[in-house]
Parts: sequence; C-alpha cells; structure tokens
Amino acid sequence: MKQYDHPCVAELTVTQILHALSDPFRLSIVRSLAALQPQPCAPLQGGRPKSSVSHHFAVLRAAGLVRTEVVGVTHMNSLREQELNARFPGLLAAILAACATESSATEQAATPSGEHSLP
Amino acid sequence: MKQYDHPCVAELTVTQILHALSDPFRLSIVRSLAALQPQPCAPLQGGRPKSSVSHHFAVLRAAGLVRTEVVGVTHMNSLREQELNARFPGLLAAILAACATESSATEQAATPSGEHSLP
DNA sequence: CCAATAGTTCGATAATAATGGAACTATTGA
DNA sequence: TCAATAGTTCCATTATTATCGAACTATTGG
Repeated sequence: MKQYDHPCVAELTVTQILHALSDPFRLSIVRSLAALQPQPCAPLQGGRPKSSVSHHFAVLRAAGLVRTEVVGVTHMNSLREQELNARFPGLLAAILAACATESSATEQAATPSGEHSLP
Repeated sequence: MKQYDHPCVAELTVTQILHALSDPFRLSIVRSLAALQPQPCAPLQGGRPKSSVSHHFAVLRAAGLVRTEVVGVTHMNSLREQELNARFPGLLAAILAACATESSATEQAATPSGEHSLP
C-alpha cells in the first residue's frame, strides 16, 4: 500500500503555493476539489493524458495544497484546507473567491441576456 | 513624456496575478511597495542588472499589480491596491498577510532566543 | 492467477520564462 | 548643448516547466 509524501504545514511557502495555483489547469483542479471532496484524479482529467494529470497533481501535493490518499485502486484527493488555513489564514479562500469573481464576470460577458450558464 | 500601458481592472486574471507573484523577487517588490509607496525601481533592484529588474516590473504591470508613472527622470511605482481590491476583494491582502506570516516564522527559526531581527 | 483499472514514473521534446550585456531613450541639471 | 541619471528594449543564452507516449506498479474483481 503505497502512500505519498506530503510536506508538513510549516514547510509550505507562499511562492510555491502561488506558483502551483498560477496554472489554469491546476487551479481548476483545486476549484473542483473545493466544490466536491474527496475526488479521484480521473474525473478531473479534462481530456489530458494521464501522465500530464499526474504531474500536475504532484505539483499540487508538493505545494501542500492537495493530500492524496490511496484507497483501493483509486487515489482520493482532497484540499488541505484546515492546515493551509492555519498556516496562511484566508489565503486559499481569497484565491477561490477571486476565481469565482472572475468566472462569473466571464459568464456575464458570454451570457448577455437571460441564458443560464451551468453546463 | 512616455507613459505605460496598464491593463484595466476588468481584464485582470487570477492566474496572471498568481504567476506574477509566484516569483520571489517580484513578490519582494510588491511587499516593499505595500510598505512604502510610491517608489522608483532603483531602490528595489537588490543587486540585479537593470534589464532584469525592468523585466520583472513589466510582468507586474502586465498582471495589473503595479502602476508606473513617469515623474521626471524616475519611474514611480505603486500598487494598484484599490482597483485590485475592487476586482478581487481581499486577494492581495491575503497574499501579503501570508508573506508576513511566512517571514515571521523564518525569523523565529533563525532567532531562537531573545535576539531581535530588524536589520 | 489473470485481466482490468487507476495512476505513476521515465524520458524525450517543446514551450515559457529568467538572466544579463549592450545599445538606446527620455529627462534634468550644469 | 552636454553629461549624467533612470530605465527600457533587444538579443542571445540558460533554466524551468509542461506535454505526452510508453512502460511500470499496485489493487481489485472474476
């Protein structure tokens, strides 16, 4: 039963976290996890090859954002919200809120009238 | 009198902002500006060649974080705090707070007993 | 035990970004 | 007008990241 290394909270750095979240795909993973937790990797692939997805998850783990637990044949991912919040209060929340702001603005631009945009 | 292009707030993206701040040098520039505003580039160079500094300022401007005004022979930089906050409330503040947390933790590690660490 | 599933690791290639020297621009003070 | 100052722009080089196929690992169900 292989498990993963997760850095402890004291080791996390702001730049590493910001870098991890500065990639649109990784940010979308984190957003999905914030909405539904835990989740395996598969539903978050978005058409990418598995090796690429695996790489991005590794970056997120190294930054301390995501914890991956091996559960049977799937790897369950969750955000390290409490820990992150203990170390950098409000940081993750502010970033997620900013994403929400941004995407609702885009929706408005793309949906001028009464359409609704949930896919 | 040459001036700079600054993207308008509506154009700013979260990933661009996070990427801009994921570089330690750029983050230190932003931190300095948050403490003292406006400032020319020169005092923030930190021993780097001017072309490099100029590049990093361009990234910060493109991300919408910094505004540069030409004032005589110097270029005065300031944070676009209000605008940024209007677009992504609390984002910049949370990131700056996280930096403060991080650096105070490092100070504690480096200063075990009663020393004080202001240089 | 075998096949299927879910993901990782490796290795090569391509894309992005950082670095720094040299030449250039704009502004001011002498 | 000339020299000095403060940055920028251009360019080449290097370093970091991302991408993706192929081979590999661990776990489970049959």
